[in-house]
Amino acid sequence: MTQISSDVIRGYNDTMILYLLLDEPSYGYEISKQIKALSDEKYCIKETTLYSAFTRMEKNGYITSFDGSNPDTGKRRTYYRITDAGRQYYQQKCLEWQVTKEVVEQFIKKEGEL
Amino acid sequence: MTQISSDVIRGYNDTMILYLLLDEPSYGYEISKQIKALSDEKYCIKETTLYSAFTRMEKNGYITSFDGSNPDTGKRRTYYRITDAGRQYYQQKCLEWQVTKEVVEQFIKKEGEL
DNA sequence: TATTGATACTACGACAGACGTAGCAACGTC
DNA sequence: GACGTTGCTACGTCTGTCGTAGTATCAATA
Repeated sequence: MTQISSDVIRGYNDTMILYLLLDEPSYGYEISKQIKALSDEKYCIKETTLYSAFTRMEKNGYITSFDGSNPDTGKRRTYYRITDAGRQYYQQKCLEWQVTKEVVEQFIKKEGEL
Repeated sequence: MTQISSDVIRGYNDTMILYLLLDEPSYGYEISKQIKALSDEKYCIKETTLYSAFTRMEKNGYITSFDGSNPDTGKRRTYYRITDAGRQYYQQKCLEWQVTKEVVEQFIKKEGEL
């Protein structure tokens, strides 16, 4: 199974995380699971990468955090919610992706051409 | 005009350069022109990025350099030629790109969906 | 009951690629 | 003779990724 090295995706980790926050707030562990599942196990974001993305995006105003810990059990959990600025950023990255894809493909040979 | 930020392309700069070396040796200035042209002006690789890529790829054995200076005028020019290892690496990156593209697109909404 | 595995996160430091700035040198042209 | 193009090097900074490690709760299992 081809595993994707993250340097390839660099620049789209934030986008992927925001995508998973579009409909409802979520938290680190779940997002990492969802990325793995949605990518068909081809991409597993590293914990440190994920949490540092949260920090960065919160600082940039793309997400806000709130406490979702269980007061009974004492289990910690930090949820993140996408902001309007985050939605805008996400949309912009989606448009950018279309351009990027076209550009990169100018330099890529398909299997038949190799 | 949407200009691509290079963090997006990070991980594919080497691939783009190798693509332009597939058929014949070339040198820095020409490659930078070709990238700009082939990308329809949407991506301009920075000089420092380009030349450090050359150094790195030569160290990795993906390209070799030879002197193409003009002995009459004294004008310097360093050509680079792709190696077999470089071709192999390029092919591998092409396959990887197909996977990467599919993965990223799981997290991207098209214009109609936004 | 002790250990392991899953859940949920933080801290710290290293590394690599991109890039800003600067400089050098030859040439053409205006 | 100043400017733009060609062609390249040196140096240092920044950012995102990631390795390593540590903390804490809970469920299952041996």
